[in-house]
Amino acid sequence: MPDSAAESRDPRERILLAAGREFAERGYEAATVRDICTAAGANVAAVNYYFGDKHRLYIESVKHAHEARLRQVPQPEWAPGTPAAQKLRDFVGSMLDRMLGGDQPPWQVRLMMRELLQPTEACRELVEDYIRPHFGILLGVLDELTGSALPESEVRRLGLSIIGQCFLYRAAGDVVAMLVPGGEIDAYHTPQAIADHVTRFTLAAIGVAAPFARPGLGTVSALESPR
Amino acid sequence: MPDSAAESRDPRERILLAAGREFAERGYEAATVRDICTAAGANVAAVNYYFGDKHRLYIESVKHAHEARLRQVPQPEWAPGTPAAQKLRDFVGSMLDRMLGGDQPPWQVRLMMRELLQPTEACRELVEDYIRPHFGILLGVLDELTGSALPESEVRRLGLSIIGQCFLYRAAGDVVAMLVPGGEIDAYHTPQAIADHVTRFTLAAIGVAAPFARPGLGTVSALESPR
DNA sequence: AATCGATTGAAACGCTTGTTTGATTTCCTC
DNA sequence: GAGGAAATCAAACAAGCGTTTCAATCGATT
Repeated sequence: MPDSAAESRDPRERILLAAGREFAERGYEAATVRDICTAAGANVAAVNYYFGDKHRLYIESVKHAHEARLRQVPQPEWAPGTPAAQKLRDFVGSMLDRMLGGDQPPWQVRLMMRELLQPTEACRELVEDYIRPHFGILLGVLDELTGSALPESEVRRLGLSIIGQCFLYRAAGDVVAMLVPGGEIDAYHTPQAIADHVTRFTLAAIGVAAPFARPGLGTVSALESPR
Repeated sequence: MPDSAAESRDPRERILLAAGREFAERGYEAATVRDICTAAGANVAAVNYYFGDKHRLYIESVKHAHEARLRQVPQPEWAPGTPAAQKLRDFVGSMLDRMLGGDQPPWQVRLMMRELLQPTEACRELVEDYIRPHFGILLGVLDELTGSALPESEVRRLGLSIIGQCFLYRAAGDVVAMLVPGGEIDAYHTPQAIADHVTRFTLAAIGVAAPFARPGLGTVSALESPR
């Protein structure tokens, strides 16, 4: 058990940890206060004693997971002069590592993913404290990469394109695994390999790296870029 | 009520419909047999009479939604000679329309999305009958677009990049709306606008359309495409 | 050692859940 | 129109849920 060593002597902390894992695995409705308390080695009454009710326990456990995650995965920082393309690769790599990394994705990510997919009250806080700053960094890199030639709205769409590519593997990873032949999933769909692909794809779209295929099909003018 | 006109006189059908909506909205655990039956105008016992238990009702309702969706959104077909770039735009557009389209996304899509994000038994069937064929069409278009110059594994990754970009708006739409300034979400993030962006982004990455920004920053060689 | 608030514990509460029952109604067949 | 299977209904069931209760225990302070 990866986290059990860090299991605090403080019962409040223990419950928070067990709750996070349980909520992440089963979802809010299916997770039961009794199971959480059993896993935490606490009495059922402890939840109401420390948190009031199940709902507030949920909110707290999301915040707790989020803070723990922020602590162990600091935002990327670069030495001045680092090429923007390198920054992009680093950013995508660390995002994918955070999402898919390690042996299996930690329960904190699962829990946060649930919030993103079906937001509750805890979501806004999550976005403001965790998502938006990261997104801001990405936008900065993209702005640098495009030589500040694009309007902000366009840069944002580029950013969402990048995040979307990574997000798919995390949110719908099981389906992706079904769509890709068995052997390939290990060889071509590691966090590293995906990061390489997403980076290359994006740099090519921006025009900083070579495109995937050379034109010359005669279809170039068939669809002008909108506007 | 959009579907109420199609509400069959057959109670089995009515329950299936109400169940789909309820499961889509609340999820399996939170949806209750009583609510479903009330919405369907049926007695609680009807569920067990027609389906045995809640779990089998769920399976059936997923299949039912999936079949209904297949019926109303046929796979795209193109006249011979249609430019591949146009096909890509059509494909992306129809996928986004299916995901986000209409006034609000239909409950069938929500239900299927739940299956994708946290697969149950119904998922494999869903992938084989619904997702994989569509994915195959996309791969065909991409293969055509790249002049069959890329290995299949590479084409698949391109396909996943495209789907990921669209998927984000559907699965994490609420978060996207938080990250984008209020006015912009209506102007730049309609299904049409997103389709245009994703298509342009992809075509640029492949090298069939102009990149988003001209190079010349001196960072081109900073990160060669992997391998 | 006594005191008192903070914490824990076993048990029960009230409610909702999925499911079953058995009587009643409906609808078709002969 | 009588007979009988199919379908519907109100009511109840047992089990599980979140929550509460209140007595027992702990731990620091006096």
